[in-house]
Amino acid sequence: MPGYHYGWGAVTTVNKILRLNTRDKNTLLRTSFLSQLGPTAMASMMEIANISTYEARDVLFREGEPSDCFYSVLSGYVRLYRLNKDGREADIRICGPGDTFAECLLPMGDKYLYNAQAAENTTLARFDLQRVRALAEQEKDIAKAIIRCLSDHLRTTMDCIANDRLQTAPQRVAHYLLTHCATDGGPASIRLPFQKSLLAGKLGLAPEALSRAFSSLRRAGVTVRGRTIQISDVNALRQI
Amino acid sequence: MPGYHYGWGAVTTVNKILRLNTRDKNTLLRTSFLSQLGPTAMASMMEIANISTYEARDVLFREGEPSDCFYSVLSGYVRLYRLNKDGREADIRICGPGDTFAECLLPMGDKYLYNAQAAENTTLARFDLQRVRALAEQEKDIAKAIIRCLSDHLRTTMDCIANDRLQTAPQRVAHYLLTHCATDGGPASIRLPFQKSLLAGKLGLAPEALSRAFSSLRRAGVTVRGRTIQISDVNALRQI
DNA sequence: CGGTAGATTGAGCCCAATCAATACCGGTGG
DNA sequence: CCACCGGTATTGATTGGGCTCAATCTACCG
Repeated sequence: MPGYHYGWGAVTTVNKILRLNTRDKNTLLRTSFLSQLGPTAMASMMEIANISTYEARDVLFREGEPSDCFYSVLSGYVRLYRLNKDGREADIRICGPGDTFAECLLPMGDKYLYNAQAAENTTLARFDLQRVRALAEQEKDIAKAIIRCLSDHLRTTMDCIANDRLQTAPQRVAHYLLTHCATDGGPASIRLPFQKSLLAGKLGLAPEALSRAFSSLRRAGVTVRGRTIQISDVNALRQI
Repeated sequence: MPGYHYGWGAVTTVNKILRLNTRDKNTLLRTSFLSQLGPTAMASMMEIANISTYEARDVLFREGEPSDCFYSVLSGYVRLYRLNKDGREADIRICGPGDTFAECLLPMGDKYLYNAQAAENTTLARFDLQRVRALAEQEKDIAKAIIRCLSDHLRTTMDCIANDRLQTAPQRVAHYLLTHCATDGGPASIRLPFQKSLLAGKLGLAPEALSRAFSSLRRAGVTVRGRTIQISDVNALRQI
């Protein structure tokens, strides 16, 4: 019954439109991945995007599970982490709006490599790996966006290793603050986009260590009240 | 003097042929990057490959220097590392035969992101970034190889973060041994391909810490004599 | 047989993890 | 508006892992 199928197609299209609202769409095209695409490639990706929402602490997938999608964050934050055999967990990456994750499964790989959990209420775009692989074969744009995305990602991950191995807790925090404040001199103010415990994990610290790092930065002119952080002198902070 | 220039060109061509000998060529096509290419793409890459050799401790490039090439290791080992402002250095990656590095500059970037130093006598293939960018535009194969290479690289780098954050020194060493011995049970023997100090850096440890880790693994049936390591029971080692 | 670089061992220290207790904040419902 | 509650953050005390420095030991090479 072709008419039936046609109707079905129409219904799913309607669903998609309902779920992929204008707001989501706008966020999506500012994503690190999609923002690089030309109009036709962009349309193809929009076409196969699947929006889904998660509540805080929802687990998206676990390490070792069969993988079918990669993701872009539209709003909220996602924690990527691994467990050791004692059950202790360590964050590998924190993904916020615009970030893409699990895209390293694109060339190959049928299992997720880490656990992923929503750190708060979160909306994501999901892209079927198979279909994107197929698109990348046709659209040079998409292959290029993948390259760009992987490369950016690799850089930040190598930076992370270097920071872990070279810097103390206060230095890591100072570095985070410096890379997240607009001004490049004088006083500045930052509002953390997420809980401190999440920042701690991102920096490879226990929450207590982050607290102590903040309080040790007080002498460098850093004042913390809730999620807002005042820096009296950005240049002074660079000396840490 | 055109004749003079021509003569010069001829000399460098001869040099190239001399330097890209059959042995190098064979190693090159087993490289993680080139091994994935079809015959025409392979030929193009061979065409622009530039072989160069370095002695132990030679610095290939420094962080922040203008970048023109990425590299594949044919023989020997290269240390990629960063410095903190006190001059202390931390390894980000150790590259051995078949490994490719600085390839994350391909989509974009005109400065090297870390220091690179030959850890021993080393021969490398160098590829001009501009020319490979151009090739990637034409040959889909090359774009795919880049994607694959970046993806592999990203995986191992994320693994590295997880290991750094989750595992103690003896666990890291045990993990290294387990991933580098062929057998999956019973006794095994490994020969380190490089100095212990290099392994220490690779695992994010000071050389002394590696020593202590080895000696703490004695009770797990690990015997170290020079570069050869005996493991009495691989399964026992997994319990660490 | 020295010489030299690498590897090991010991002692002391420092940073950050852990555990436990308290303080704080942001919501919710009276 | 206030009181209360649960989750978050801070602070203190302690532990432990790994770094540093220094001394010794080993292996390799001329």
